[in-house]
Amino acid sequence: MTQTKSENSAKMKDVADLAGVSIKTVSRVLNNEPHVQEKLRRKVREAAEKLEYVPSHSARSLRGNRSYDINLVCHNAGSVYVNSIQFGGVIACQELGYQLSISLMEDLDQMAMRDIRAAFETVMKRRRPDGVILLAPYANDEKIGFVLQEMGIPVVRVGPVELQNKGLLVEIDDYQAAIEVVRHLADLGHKNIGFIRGSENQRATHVRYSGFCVAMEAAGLTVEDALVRPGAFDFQSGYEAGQFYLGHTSRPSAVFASNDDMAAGLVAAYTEHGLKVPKDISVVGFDDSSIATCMRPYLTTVRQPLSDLGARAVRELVASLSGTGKPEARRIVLDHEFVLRDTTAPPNTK
Amino acid sequence: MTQTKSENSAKMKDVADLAGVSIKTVSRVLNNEPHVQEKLRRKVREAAEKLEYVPSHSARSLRGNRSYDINLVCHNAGSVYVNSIQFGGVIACQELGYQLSISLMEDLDQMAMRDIRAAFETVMKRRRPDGVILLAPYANDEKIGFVLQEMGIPVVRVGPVELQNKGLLVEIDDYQAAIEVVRHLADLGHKNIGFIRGSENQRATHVRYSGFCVAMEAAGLTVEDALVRPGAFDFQSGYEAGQFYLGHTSRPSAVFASNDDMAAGLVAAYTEHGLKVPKDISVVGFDDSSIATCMRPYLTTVRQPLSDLGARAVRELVASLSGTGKPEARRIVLDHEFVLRDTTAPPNTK
DNA sequence: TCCAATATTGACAACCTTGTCAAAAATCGC
DNA sequence: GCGATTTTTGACAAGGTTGTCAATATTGGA
Repeated sequence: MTQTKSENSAKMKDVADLAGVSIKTVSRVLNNEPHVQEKLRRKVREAAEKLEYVPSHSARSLRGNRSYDINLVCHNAGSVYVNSIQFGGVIACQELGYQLSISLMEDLDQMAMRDIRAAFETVMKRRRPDGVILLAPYANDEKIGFVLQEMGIPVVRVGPVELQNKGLLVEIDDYQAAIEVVRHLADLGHKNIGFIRGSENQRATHVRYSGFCVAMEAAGLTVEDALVRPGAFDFQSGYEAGQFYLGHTSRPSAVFASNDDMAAGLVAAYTEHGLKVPKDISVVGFDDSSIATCMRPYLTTVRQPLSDLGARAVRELVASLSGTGKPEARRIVLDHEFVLRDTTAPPNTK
Repeated sequence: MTQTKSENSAKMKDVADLAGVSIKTVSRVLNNEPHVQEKLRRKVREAAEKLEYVPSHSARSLRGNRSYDINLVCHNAGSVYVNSIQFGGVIACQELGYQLSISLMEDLDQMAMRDIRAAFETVMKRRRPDGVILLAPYANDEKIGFVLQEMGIPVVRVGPVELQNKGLLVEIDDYQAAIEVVRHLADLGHKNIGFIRGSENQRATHVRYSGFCVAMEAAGLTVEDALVRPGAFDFQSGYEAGQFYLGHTSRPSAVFASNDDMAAGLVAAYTEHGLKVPKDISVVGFDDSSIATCMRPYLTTVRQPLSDLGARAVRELVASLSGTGKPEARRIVLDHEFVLRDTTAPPNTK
C-alpha cells in the first residue's frame, strides 16, 4: 500500500500502469492536451494523485527544450530596488511552476558587443533560461537586447526604457510621478527647487529629470542648473548633495531627490548641520523603500510597487512564452502613488 | 568555419567528432575523470573550446539525477540579512556551476510536521535541489531538519543553532561578539547597560543575550531586567524600546541592540526626544548593515560577514555533495569584527 | 618473445518525458 | 449497413548526458 522507499518517487510509467493506460495518455492528461476521454482523464488524475506523482523537471526540459527558468539579470543584487523586484518575481515564479535565478553581470554596459555575448553565453548556455528579466541599468541597453534577441531568448524589461516598442516592458510612469512631486512642492509655495539626479546610466534618472523640468516650467518656475546635483542613487551621494547645498550661496527651499536613499542622505547632511527638515528644507524622495519610514521625519516620497513590477514581469513573460512565438511589443504601466509624509512643508519665509 | 546558426549549440557528439574520439572520452575529459591519455585530453579540450561547447544542464541532471540547484529556504526574503547571505550564495553558485533558487516559506515553524512535509514536497519535488540552505528562523527548527533528512536532501545551516553536531553549520561566534560589545561598554565606564532582544524564534537572540549576561557578570555588573526589552530585529521595535527607556525612571547609559535596525530605531527615538547620541546614551548594534553608515552618528556595531557566510555555506554544501554520501557534521566559524564608530562614549557624568 | 595484468577506449543502455505517426475505435453520411 | 472521416489511443524514437561493461591497446614480468 504505502511506498517502500520515500526515495523512489513515481514515474509516468507507474501512473500509466495504475490507470491502465499508456504513458502517452498520462502525458496528455497531465498537460491538459485534448483527445482523451473524460473517463480516462479521471482515472489518470486519480492514479497520479494516489502515487503523488510529480513530473521530472530535467526530463521535461531535456525533451521539451525548456528550462522553466526565468533569469533576472542585474548589476547590483543586494540593493533594495533589485531585491524588491526579485521578491515579487520569486512569488510569481513559485505560482507558475517556474524558478527565478539571478545573474550578476558586472558593468555589461561598458563592454563591447562580443564580450557581452560571451558573458551571456557562459551564464545562459549552461541552463538556458526560458526568459530573461532585464533590470536597470541593463534594461535600456541596446547591445544587450540585441545579443539576447540573437540568442532567441525572450526578454521583459523593468523600468523606463528608451527603446520603445521593443518587446515587453513593465514600468510605472516615472515622468508623471516626477510632475506630481514638483506640483506638490510648487503648490506649497516653493520656487527654488533643487534636483538630485540618479546614476547617469539609468534611464529613470533622465525621465524623472525631464518630468521635473516640464513641471517646473508648467508652474512658472525656472530650473536653476546649480541646484541640479549629480548622484548615484545611494545615501552617500545624497549626503554630498546636501553638503553642496549647505555651502551654496542661494540654498534651495525644496529638493526632489530621485530616490529615497539620496533623500535620506540629504536630510542627514542638513540635520548634522543643525538644520531642521522640513522647516529649513523640504525633501521628496522616490521609491518608498524601507528607509523612508526608518528616518525622522518620515519621508514624503513616491511609492513604486517594486514587487508588483517583478511579479508582473514574470507573469507577462511566461504568458508570452506559450504564445505564437512572435513576442509582441507591450508596455504595462503600473500605478505609482504620491505618499505625503513629513519632510515637506511651505517654505520658511523667515 | 563559423557556425551556421547561433541557435544550434554544439553537443558532446560534435566535440567527439572533431576530436576524433568517442563521446564517452569527451565526457571523461570534461568531468576530469582518469584513464585518458594526455594527448587526447588536450585534443578534446581544444575541440570543446573551438565549438564553444557547454554541457546540457537538463541532460546532465536527468542522467546524473542531480539538479545543480541549491535552494535557499527563508522566511522573509527582502530583508537585508537574507539578501546579503543570498548575494554571497549567488556568487559562489555561479562559480561552481550551480544555481541558487529561493523558496519563501511562511511560518514553517508554526506548522505541524505533516504540513511542513507537504510544503517542502510541493516546492522541492518539482526540481529537487541538490542541497538546501536553511536560514534563521528555520535553521534551528528540528522538525524542518527532520523532514529534509527524511527526504534525503543535504542541508547547511547558517547562523547560530541549538542542534549541535547536526550536519553542516556556518556561523560567526555570536556569543563571543556579544561579550566584546559589553566589554567595550564596560571599559568606557558604563554600569547601567540595557539590551534589546531580537525575534524570540531566532537562536541569535538567545546566544547574544547570554553573551551579554555572562560579560556583564564578568565585568561585575548586574543585568537589570527592566532594561532588557523585547524586539523583532526591525527599526520599529528599536524605536519602541527607545521610547520605553525615555519614559523609564532610571535610563540606561548604554544599550546593546541585537541588530543595527533596532539600534537605529533607538537612536531615532532619542534624537526625536532632543537627546544626543552618544552624549546621552551609548548605542551598539549588530551586523554592520548599510543602515549603520546611513545614520548619524555612525553606528558602533559588530560586522557580520553575511555574504561570506552565504558563499561559504554554498561551498561547503557543494563540497559535501561529492563526498562519501555520509554528511559529516562540521561547524565553520567565520570571523566577526567589532567596528568602533561614533555612537559610543563614556557615560555622561552630568 | 610471449602471456598476464593493467590502462585506455568505446558501444550501448538508461534516465523520463514529449512529439510523431500509425493503428484502433467511434462517428457520420448516404 | 458500409465506406469515409474523425476521434482516441499507443508504440516508438528522440533529446544529451553518464554508468556499465566489454574490447582494445599498452605495459611489465619471466
